[in-house]
Amino acid sequence: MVGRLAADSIERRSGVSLWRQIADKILHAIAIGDFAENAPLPPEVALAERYGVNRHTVRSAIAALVQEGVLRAEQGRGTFVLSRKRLSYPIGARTRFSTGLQGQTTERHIVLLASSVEPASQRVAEGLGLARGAEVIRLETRGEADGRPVSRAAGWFDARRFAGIDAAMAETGSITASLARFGIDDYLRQSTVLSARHADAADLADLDLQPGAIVLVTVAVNVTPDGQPIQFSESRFPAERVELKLSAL
Amino acid sequence: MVGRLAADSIERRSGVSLWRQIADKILHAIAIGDFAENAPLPPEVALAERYGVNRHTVRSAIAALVQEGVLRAEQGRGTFVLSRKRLSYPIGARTRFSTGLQGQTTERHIVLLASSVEPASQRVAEGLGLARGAEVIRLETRGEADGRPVSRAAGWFDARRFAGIDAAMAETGSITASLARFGIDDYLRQSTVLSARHADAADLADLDLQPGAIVLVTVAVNVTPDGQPIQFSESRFPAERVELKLSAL
DNA sequence: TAAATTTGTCTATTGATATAGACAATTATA
DNA sequence: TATAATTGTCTATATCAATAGACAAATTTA
Repeated sequence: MVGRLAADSIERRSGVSLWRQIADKILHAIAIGDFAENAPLPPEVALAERYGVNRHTVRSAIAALVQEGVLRAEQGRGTFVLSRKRLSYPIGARTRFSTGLQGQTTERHIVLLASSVEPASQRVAEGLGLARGAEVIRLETRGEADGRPVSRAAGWFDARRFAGIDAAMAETGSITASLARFGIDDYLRQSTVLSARHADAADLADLDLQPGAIVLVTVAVNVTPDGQPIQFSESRFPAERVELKLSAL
Repeated sequence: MVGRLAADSIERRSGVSLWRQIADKILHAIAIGDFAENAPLPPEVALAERYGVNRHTVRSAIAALVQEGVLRAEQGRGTFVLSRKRLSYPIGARTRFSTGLQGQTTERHIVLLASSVEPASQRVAEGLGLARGAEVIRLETRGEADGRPVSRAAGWFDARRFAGIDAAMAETGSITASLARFGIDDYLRQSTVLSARHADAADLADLDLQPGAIVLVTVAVNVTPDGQPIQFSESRFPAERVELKLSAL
């Protein structure tokens, strides 16, 4: 065998501090089950040796995760994993927020943060099959499950066809229910483009993240069963709390 | 309209240095067409004001992107955008490396970096429907397009059924061609789970990334048309060079 | 109870990060 | 050919990040 396996290695002088990198590693270790929930983490000295850094650096990483609510440190006893598992958000032909998280969460809902009417940008117009500058309604929403933010989305709709969808959304708290009021009883995911980046200040505030966090970004178009585009959306998911499970589209 | 749009804001004391955050912002701005290709970036003083940092901090960000091959700085003239567009890697029922990037690239191939026979870990065994500890062949590969690394993957195969696939892979440079030698003339993507994280040291080396970069991670299972699992894989894509386009699975 | 284990706090030192200002070098423009 | 605009280099300073060591405080274990 040639080659080497990805070691528990870190990068110095990277623009990302060591404590942040180690916090990421601990999160990852929890996510893949390396560190069990409600169990103690290895002691700080062991972690320091494992990652090849000073104990104080490990302490900075742990402090950040305690701040995030992932760990709890108890003097004399140890540091314990609190974190719930990463949610698995299904993306498929019929991608729906609420139904997708059933079974993994006891409660979930969408909050309408803001809405506005605006001229369609180039990409929105293309996605919806409208002329550039045509009036569209934008809904800014946040998805929450068991009290934690799990998504932050902007959705655009043809303003002529869906006038009043903002009010419907505020009332029902559901895209699916709101569309039903306009005679849309079914819709399909036509396309999804996926990328990732660092969370910006808006993401940090909206998703209750710590600086340095990563967000998954999806840009999607939903259509009626006969192919008419009805919704263009861009969603952000906190990578530390959500993974995307791609099923049959 | 309530709410605010994502501003050009940055986070201090975040564990991610300002120059890295600004480099990310510039990359993003290029990706969404804010800064056109082959056109000059705004001058350093303008960027510094725009992002609310010192000119030298902007210079650090630009230096990193010059190092990455995204920008070219010319004294007295300006700093220019070189970057090729982000590749759009399709993921669907028949996900194939080479065909997926046709049209976007002139050349692409897979390099076999290493191979080994090993006992199946828990997740590999589950994915392939084998007993834990059963012998599997692991292929470590890198996908390259137009001379740039675009993916880094580990694939696992049942060692009994696919003995010699490592040699076939080394010879053909294609998973599809290698599987064909074992009578597999078609295979389908059964499941894909997607996440994102910071690149670790191995990713940086393998994908020629700068520290602080983000990688998209997919964990997938391929099956024969009648549902037999044949390949379990974990792939990493550099988020700054690749986006994933989900098509009909 | 005593010893061992583990987290918490403090001081000190070094290097990386970020700001600030001045000026040189190169190129485009009036 | 000046002048302006822009990137490149240098010095200096303050703060953050990381290492190092010592010891306190709390808890568990022998």
